[in-house]
Amino acid sequence: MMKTLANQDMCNCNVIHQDIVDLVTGKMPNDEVLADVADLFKVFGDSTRVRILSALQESEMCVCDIAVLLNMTKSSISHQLRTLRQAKLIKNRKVGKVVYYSLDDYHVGTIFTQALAHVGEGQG
Amino acid sequence: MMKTLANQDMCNCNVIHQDIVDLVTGKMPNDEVLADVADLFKVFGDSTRVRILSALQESEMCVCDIAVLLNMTKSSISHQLRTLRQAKLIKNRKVGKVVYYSLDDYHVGTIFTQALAHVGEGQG
DNA sequence: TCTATAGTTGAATAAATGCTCAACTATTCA
DNA sequence: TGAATAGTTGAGCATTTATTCAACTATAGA
Repeated sequence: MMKTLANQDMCNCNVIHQDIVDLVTGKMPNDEVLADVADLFKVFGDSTRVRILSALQESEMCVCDIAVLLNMTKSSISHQLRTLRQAKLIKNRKVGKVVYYSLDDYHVGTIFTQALAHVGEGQG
Repeated sequence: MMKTLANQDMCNCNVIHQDIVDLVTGKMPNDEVLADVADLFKVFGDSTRVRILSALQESEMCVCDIAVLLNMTKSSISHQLRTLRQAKLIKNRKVGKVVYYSLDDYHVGTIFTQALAHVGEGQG
């Protein structure tokens, strides 16, 4: 309708397959959901955070352990842990001065496994 | 050993649980693989690319269709399609002037499903 | 051959982001 | 009470990156 016409102006081209555009428009999740999905992947899209998640898949760890393991400063690790916590991918518990972090989502493992499979395919 | 001591200097703290650090070090995939994983997620970590992938899950589409669907310019869509193609997530075929894009990896669906599940959890 | 359209590409700009540094809190131990 | 250590936090800097713009290629049709 009007919206589609506006889109055609925007993309500077004629609609090649209006039927397909309409079909897909009806089936796609709404933009807000897809933006949330992108934000989630953004959290996974950093090698430091990926290494942290990979480590926590093996064992609960404190900030200092992670910093030693990844050979990085406590500060940078703490910043990234905050990002992961806000994304609800990890949780923490405090014992004295020590804060222990662990995974907080059962989807993480699955997503990780699929990603490794995709990456691994390029080597076969 | 030496490396661990260096790490301790780096992180400016004592190793709290050396046994756990050693255990996790032995079990984690190497950094190169994890960097590849992060790079893959980086591709997923943009709302425009997520919307393109979501659309292609429903149907093969040409550049113009996608541009109309997402209300964006052909140029920006083409740039993002290039990124997705380089990540081997989509493929294309050319018919006359028209280039059709479609998914090129069966992991995409699974990764997507898990991500939607994670995002959806926050609403329940 | 000439025109129109689908799509690609490179440079430039603006926004997002990861690490560093310094200062801070909280808890333990003497 | 005071020192030491685990961890957090905000500002600043440097890098990355998504979109725009203009120019370009390739194909179809007259």
